[in-house]
Amino acid sequence: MSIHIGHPLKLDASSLVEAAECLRILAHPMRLKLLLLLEGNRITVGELARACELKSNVASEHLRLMMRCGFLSLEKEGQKTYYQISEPHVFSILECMKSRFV
Amino acid sequence: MSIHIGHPLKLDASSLVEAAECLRILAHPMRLKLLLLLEGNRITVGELARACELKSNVASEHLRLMMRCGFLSLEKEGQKTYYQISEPHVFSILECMKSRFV
DNA sequence: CCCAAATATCGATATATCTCGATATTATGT
DNA sequence: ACATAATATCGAGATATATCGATATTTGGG
Repeated sequence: MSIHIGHPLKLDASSLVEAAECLRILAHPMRLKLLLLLEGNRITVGELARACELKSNVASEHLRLMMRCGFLSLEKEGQKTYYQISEPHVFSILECMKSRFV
Repeated sequence: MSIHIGHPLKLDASSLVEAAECLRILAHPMRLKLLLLLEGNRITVGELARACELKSNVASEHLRLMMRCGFLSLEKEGQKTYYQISEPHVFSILECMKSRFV
């Protein structure tokens, strides 16, 4: 759920490129699913892989991509790696998507 | 500017695919720029192409993609085609991007 | 130390997307 | 009808992304 305020702000060329890269990372059904699972939770690679019926290496790669653009952060505990959403704007975008597609 | 409300809603598999397709359309620097120009305005292909330093066929293709997923609508007037944003959620996403990247 | 579990990385193939010139379509003016 | 302007579409080559198996890496237990 979002509110349009209507700033006349412009993004410069390099910000546009960066914004597009972030959107491209989001633009994958499985990554969206992972983010929805992570919404408010802190989950291991294995649990995410099981929930999404993915091999763990595939899940791991998706998570790594989302780490690289700052959407996620991780905490290692023993052999396990817990991922969580670290970028508040991700929540906003997920809300946009949910209000548009449900 | 967006507000996270925290619905526990889930998107089903086909909605995830559709959402990802929409995000993929947005995930291009030039298309983002076009949308920012169109925010609140109704602009011809030629004007958009000039503003973005694009050949008009390239601008036209970007606009067609954004038409196909329902972000834009057009109105033909003589030889000219005016485009405008027709999907309110586009505004929300643009606000997310601006608050994240400015 | 050795093995097994959990995660991460690599490499090759397949698939999709971008770009750009060429061509087509549509509308206007003469 | 013809020429021109404004858009739109097509097709091919270049680039980027996805997928998946194989292989590393890291950690804990015995």
